[in-house]
Amino acid sequence: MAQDHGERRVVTPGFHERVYEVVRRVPEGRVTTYGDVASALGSPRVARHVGWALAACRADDVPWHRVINAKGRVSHRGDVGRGSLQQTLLEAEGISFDDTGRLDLRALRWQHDPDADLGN
DNA sequence: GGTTTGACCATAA
DNA sequence: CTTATGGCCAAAC
Repeated sequence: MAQDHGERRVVTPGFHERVYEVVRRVPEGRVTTYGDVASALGSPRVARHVGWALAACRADDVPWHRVINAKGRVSHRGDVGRGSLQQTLLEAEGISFDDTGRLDLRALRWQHDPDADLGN
């Protein structure tokens, strides 16, 4: 198909940095989902890229461990060591996990607030 | 520059 | 509850 006009494209190239920006704004003791981050970027369909971006993220300012899946569970595809580390980091922030490795998304789920950017 | 992949999500069975 | 399938689109090969 022909090239998009730009405004049609739901995600911008190099959207990695946007993912990092949103994740950086996740407060301590709070978590968010890949879909929420993707939605904050303008496209809930790109949830996969959010996780992929975090997988490639090596920045220490990005609390990637505060990003989980919509099931309230830590995601690990092929590397369970990461999930173990993630749970440890979250517990250090005061987040408790269930026996099934899940947490209370109902209370801990955080969304990107556009007003926060204006008022800082 | 086409193919594969990937830390997902929603739906169905 | 779990497992399976389709879809979505950018980055890596």
